[in-house]
Amino acid sequence: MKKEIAKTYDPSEIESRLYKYWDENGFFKPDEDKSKTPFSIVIPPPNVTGQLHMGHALDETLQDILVRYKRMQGFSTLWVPGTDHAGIATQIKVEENLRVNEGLTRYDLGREEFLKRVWDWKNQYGNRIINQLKKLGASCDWSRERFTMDEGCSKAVREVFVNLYDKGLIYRGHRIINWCPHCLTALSDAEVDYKDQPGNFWHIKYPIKGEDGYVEIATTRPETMFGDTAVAVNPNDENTKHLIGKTLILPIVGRELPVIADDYVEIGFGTGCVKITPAHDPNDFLVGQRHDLEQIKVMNDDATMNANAGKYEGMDRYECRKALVADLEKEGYLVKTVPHDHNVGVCYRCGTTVEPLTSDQWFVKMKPLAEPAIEAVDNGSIKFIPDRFSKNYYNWMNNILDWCISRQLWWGHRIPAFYCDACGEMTVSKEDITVCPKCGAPVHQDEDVLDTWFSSALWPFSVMGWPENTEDLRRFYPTDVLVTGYDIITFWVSRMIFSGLEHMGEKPFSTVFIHGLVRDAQGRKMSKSLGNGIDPLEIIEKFGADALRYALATGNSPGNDMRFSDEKIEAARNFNNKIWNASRFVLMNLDIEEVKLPDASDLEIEDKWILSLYNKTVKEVCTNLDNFELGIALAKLYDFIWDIFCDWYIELLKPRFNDKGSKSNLVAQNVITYVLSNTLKLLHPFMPFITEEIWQTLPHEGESIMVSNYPKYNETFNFENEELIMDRLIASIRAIRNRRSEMNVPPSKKAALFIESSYGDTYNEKTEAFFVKLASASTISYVNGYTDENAVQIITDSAKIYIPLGDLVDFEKEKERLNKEKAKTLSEIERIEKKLSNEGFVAKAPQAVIDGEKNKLAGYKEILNGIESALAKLN
RNA sequence: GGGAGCAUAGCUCAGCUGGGAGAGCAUCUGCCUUACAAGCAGAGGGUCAUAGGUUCGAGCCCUAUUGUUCCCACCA
Repeated sequence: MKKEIAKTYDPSEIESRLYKYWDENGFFKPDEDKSKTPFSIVIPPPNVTGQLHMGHALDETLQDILVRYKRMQGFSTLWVPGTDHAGIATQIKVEENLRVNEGLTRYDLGREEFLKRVWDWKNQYGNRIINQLKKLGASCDWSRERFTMDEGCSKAVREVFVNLYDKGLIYRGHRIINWCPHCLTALSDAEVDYKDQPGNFWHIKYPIKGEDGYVEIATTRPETMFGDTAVAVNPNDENTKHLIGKTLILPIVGRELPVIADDYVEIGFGTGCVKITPAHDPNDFLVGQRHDLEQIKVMNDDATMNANAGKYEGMDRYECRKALVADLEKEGYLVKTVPHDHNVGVCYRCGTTVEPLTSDQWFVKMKPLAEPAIEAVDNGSIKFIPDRFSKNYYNWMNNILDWCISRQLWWGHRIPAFYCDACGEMTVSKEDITVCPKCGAPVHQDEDVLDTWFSSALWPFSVMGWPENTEDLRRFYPTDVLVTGYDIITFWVSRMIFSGLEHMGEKPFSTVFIHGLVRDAQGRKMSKSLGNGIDPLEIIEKFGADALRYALATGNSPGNDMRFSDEKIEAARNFNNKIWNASRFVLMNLDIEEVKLPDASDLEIEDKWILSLYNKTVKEVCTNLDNFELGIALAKLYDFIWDIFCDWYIELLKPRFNDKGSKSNLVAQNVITYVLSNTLKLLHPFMPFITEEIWQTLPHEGESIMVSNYPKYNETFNFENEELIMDRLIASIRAIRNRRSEMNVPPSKKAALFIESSYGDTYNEKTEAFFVKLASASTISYVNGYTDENAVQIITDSAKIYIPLGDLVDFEKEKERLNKEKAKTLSEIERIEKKLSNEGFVAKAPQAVIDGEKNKLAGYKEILNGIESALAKLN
């Protein structure tokens, strides 16, 4: 019974139907068979309120390719999906929403009510991105979906916090931090963007106590002078070292400042004297620590001046700057104002200039955690692909500073520290407590929440149920591969590594597979402000998920950015169409119910040839996939399917398909179906939907291609001799087509072929059909010498072929062409002979290379002979 | 300032451990050949950024230079 598939490929109907089928049959879940080797991946959790963008699409596509490949190879495969609560990003979104729709701030609602709103928002939009992942075909185990703020993950966070605290690796410290006066939150270094802004150096006189002179100080931020507690000079600076130990008077304020010596001051930059404001500058803070200086805060959290600024109290920092500079000038302290562009830190969310402030914050002591994390990469236990990213990793880990983990946000894991006002005791606890364990008085919990990365750092084991000792944890931890972009190696990858090593005693993953960014057609980053983002969902709707996946995976090499363009997606769509139509053709010619690969003795030459090439493809694709060369693997499949299978094998089989009922026809049916359905398997990890749809229509065993066995290299499919013969035939067919095309002979004009060749295994009755079908031959004769002057002469390395096209031939042109070919051949011969007569080459090159050159030489000599005798005939 | 990447056909990019330069798109020519015109058959097009070096042999390895992109740190 003949099966048919629709004439046009309709991805949307097929994709939703198949995804449902896979899901309902539990194919996404790991095989329960305990004898199978586990393979696991955890998803880099996208922001819970986010929308799928091209970066996700690429990330998930690469993961799905690996997961589907391993699953088909017989691993018990688990891909854990989930989402991240994304502290700042989500909170800002909800606040924005609140402001626009209700004109309220989070303070108007209060903490509890506000958090309720965030959870509402999360519940409303959290599934959006998950559903979008499904549209891509992601084969995650949805029954294991996690969220960084769900109960289990929260438990893991608390466990880790308390453990680290007990080990002395978490501490509370008075530190300088980046503060956003708009968001009213501390920002991690990574959350600060730097922007060039025009500004000034204000040169200010600081009078020397007891002397007439003054010291000139240049500053870009005069308003911080109320917090000055010293002036520093470099002890090796001849121009300024005499000042060390003297006392200066702070203008306007009148406070006394010591002149101290510190290497931090760069000789030759500015005036050589630096005012030190420990409470408002990170470097000054460090200088202050070295010299035990007082910290004087001069601003409030919203960047207005506080009481330490005297009469400027209450002014905004910039207002104050203006007024202060005016006053300094009036009183003669201002020497000059020099324009100076400088880089200022701005909040990555709202763009407000950040204010370095001292504040009570929680920190993770990084040095002891970094050491084993460096070691794990050093000794190869964790591998980066491509390897160069380990350099980035080392660079960061070796220069690591303590990690500020507290955030002045409401949305996130609240810090499990409880304070007792009565006795002053602080308790860090895994469980919520209401009374002080020491004095029994009521306690209140720390207001701050943890940095989002604190919970993401635990992701590889928190999703598997840690701190419980679960079966998943025992079976699937450590995971095998982590797939992510290079942009979060430091924030996330490195933190997962030290967290896994510290809390699990084992690395979180063996391989970190890094990909680049997806850029637009002009190579720009896709961004909202540019409006150049391409929506993967629109692409899926228009071209199908398989086309999107193909476009993202092909030509993509690890760690490198890629451009996404209309041309690329169109090429992908065309490839889909090609596969679809080739399969349609096969189905049209199929009347077998099941596939049985015929005995080798029944196979015809082209059958052996296609099996041989298919087999090579299997080997290469597997090797590429094992080495994470996904783009290369896909390109090889593309070439095999389009150039070999469609353009040659299908065409070669057409005569046999017309010969209904013959044995040859039956063999052809079996071979082509075997090759097609196995090629679909090879392709399935990349393009899951179209391959499943076709595979289901072809004779097959099993419920789904996604749980079928991935093809394996098979020695018995190596037919080297048939490959050689087919190479010769293809070369000859191409040479004929080429010549006919040059002479503008249309395919409809059939012509007799006279073949002179010593390769009886190549040119014989069997292969005549190829020339008839593919080289517009009418009849084929085998000759030993040919004298018709009206023939075009075609020389290949296996035959001389004569085509009597007398009325169409310009013999002068023919001669010219043959002479050109002769010259080319001669130069090739010369080149190879020179190489072979090079003693160094013969002595040192591998034998295989030398043999290869010799074979080529023989081929060229054969061609040369042919050309010469052809020329002789023309003369 | 520290670190890394990239520079190959008109465009976008592959090129795995060094062994006669590839793909897609674009261009040109000829084909509605009964799977596919989203297709078929053919063609043109490259001193592999520059200069040295290692090697029998370099797109690939080493050094320098130029251009370009990114990451980290920071500019009192």
